[in-house]
Amino acid sequence: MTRKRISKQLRAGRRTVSELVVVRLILYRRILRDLAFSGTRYVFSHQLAALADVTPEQLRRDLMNVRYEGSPTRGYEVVVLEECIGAFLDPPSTQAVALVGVGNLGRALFAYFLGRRPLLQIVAAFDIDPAKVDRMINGCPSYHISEARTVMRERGINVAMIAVPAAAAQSVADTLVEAGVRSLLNFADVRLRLPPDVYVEHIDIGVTLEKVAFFARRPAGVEREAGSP
Amino acid sequence: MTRKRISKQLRAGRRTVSELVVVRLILYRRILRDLAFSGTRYVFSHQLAALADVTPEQLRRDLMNVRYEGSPTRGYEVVVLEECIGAFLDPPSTQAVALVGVGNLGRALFAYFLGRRPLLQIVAAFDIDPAKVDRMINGCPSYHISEARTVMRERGINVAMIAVPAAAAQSVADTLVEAGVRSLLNFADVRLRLPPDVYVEHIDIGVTLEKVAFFARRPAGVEREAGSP
DNA sequence: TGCTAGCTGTGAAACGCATAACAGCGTTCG
DNA sequence: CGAACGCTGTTATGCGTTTCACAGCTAGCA
Ligand SMILES: NC(=O)c1ccc[n+]([C@@H]2O[C@H](COP(=O)([O-])OP(=O)(O)OC[C@H]3O[C@@H](n4cnc5c(N)ncnc54)[C@H](O)[C@@H]3O)[C@@H](O)[C@H]2O)c1
Ligand SMILES: NC(=O)c1ccc[n+]([C@@H]2O[C@H](COP(=O)([O-])OP(=O)(O)OC[C@H]3O[C@@H](n4cnc5c(N)ncnc54)[C@H](O)[C@@H]3O)[C@@H](O)[C@H]2O)c1
Repeated sequence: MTRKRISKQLRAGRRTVSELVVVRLILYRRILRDLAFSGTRYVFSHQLAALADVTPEQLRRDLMNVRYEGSPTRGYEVVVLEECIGAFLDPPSTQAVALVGVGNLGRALFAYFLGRRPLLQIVAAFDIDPAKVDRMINGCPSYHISEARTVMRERGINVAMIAVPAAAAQSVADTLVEAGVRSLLNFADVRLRLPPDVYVEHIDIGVTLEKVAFFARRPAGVEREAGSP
Repeated sequence: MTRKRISKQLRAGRRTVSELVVVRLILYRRILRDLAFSGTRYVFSHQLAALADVTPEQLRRDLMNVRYEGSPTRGYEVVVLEECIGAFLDPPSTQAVALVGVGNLGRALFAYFLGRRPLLQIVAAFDIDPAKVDRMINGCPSYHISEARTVMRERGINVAMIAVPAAAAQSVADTLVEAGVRSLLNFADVRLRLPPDVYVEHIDIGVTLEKVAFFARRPAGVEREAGSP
């Protein structure tokens, strides 16, 4: 097979991409950014794979989804590969995100996303506590949850993070779906029941810590590292 | 095959359990607790499965790892099943956890774990900032990171959460391993490189949000919900 | 200029996990 | 009192992902 071919997979565009592949691509891109920042020009699959903690084959296979090919002698050009992955992951411009629940976790999330990830910005916060609404939090307006529908539609927000107590999470999620949200990141320790066209991701820290604690007392054997994202 | 058999899998004890199974068992147990709290006595596999957002077959298969069998007519006795899962997941008594990095996220984690999960307690915090050490935080002593080795060994802590800036995470992890930690839960957005007998779990919130944002603009098709824990 | 070395891209096999399918059994209802 | 139903435990099947293996290519070097 000649080298100037374009595999069916590639031709198919991003047709069907596994969630796992998406997560790893995001991870690769972040590592590539770091590499570019530190002045690295080229990187081989085995180097990048080591940094991402995957096998080189896995990395190369993942990269088949991206419109870029490395050189057998130099490897991948860091900035070009980063851009190609970016083109694939495709934040069309900047994507607006809402945060519901400005408590301990919510404020920490604000601090975390402040500055980094310019393409993903928290542009609205919601809470039910009168003391926390109608003011600015880290340069972002905070509204009462009852305004969610209006604000979300006006600002075209279709991604939201939920950081409210478990008891309130389902109702908040319903409200957000009503407001037109496409996908959710839920930190509350309840499994949300939502229409199938809404994408939901749970980050369940309690469960994860229990898992970690469980494997702390294993008879020494399982040494897999699992990416939770 | 008679009903009073004990499958090889069961006989083998917890020999080989997939991480995925462990996570789901933890999830089932939490749901069972809620059910017990709300006064439910019996539950069928399809009900519990719906609450956990898995298929009934999956649930029953997972329960094969636990020494308990439900009745075809009543289903599973909630409290008994909860106990059996607990016996399997096996927090021998109470398990001590350390938290490194008392910043925004660290404090939120303190608030979160306070009270709940009595078998999993944060008994020591570490930081490098003099202003944050040598005092009590939520009833838990805070030490300078240089004391980690001593304190961890003295208190027999072998599980730790890392909530320090990415730049410091690897060095902190190395210190903790040196102090005898068995498994880690890392919140910093760097992939840690550690000896293979140390179990590491990454909660990478930035990557996860990017993933969620990515699937917010899908052509409507993928409606899978993936448990990140 | 021909050869070796080492990397990439990718078809094909292997593996693990989830889903489907089935046997046993207690209850219920004809 | 028997038979049909519905649920459990378990075995078998299928699918998606990872791993293996190799062909093609490019530079470097004799
Ligand atoms: N703090 C953590 O580190 C942590 C870790 C894992 C999971 N969580 C989960 O995240 C959630 C929030 O945790 P937290 O520590 O920030 O709690 P918190 O009590 O500090 O904050 C919750 C916030 O949600 C607001 N709220 C309550 N009901 C609401 C509603 N119906 N609509 C809008 N806002 C509402 C409250 O006013 C409050 O500001 C909880 O479900 C918790 O289980 C927290
Ligand atoms: N805040 C969030 O919601 C959030 C979300 C996802 C990930 N994270 C990650 O969690 C980590 C912490 O986030 P944060 O917002 O709490 O940051 P932060 O700056 O508020 O807190 C970091 C803490 O770590 C301490 N620290 C620094 N170097 C240390 C060392 N060598 N040993 C011990 N302690 C040290 C600092 O003194 C500070 O108290 C970061 O890596 C961040 O990327 C945070």
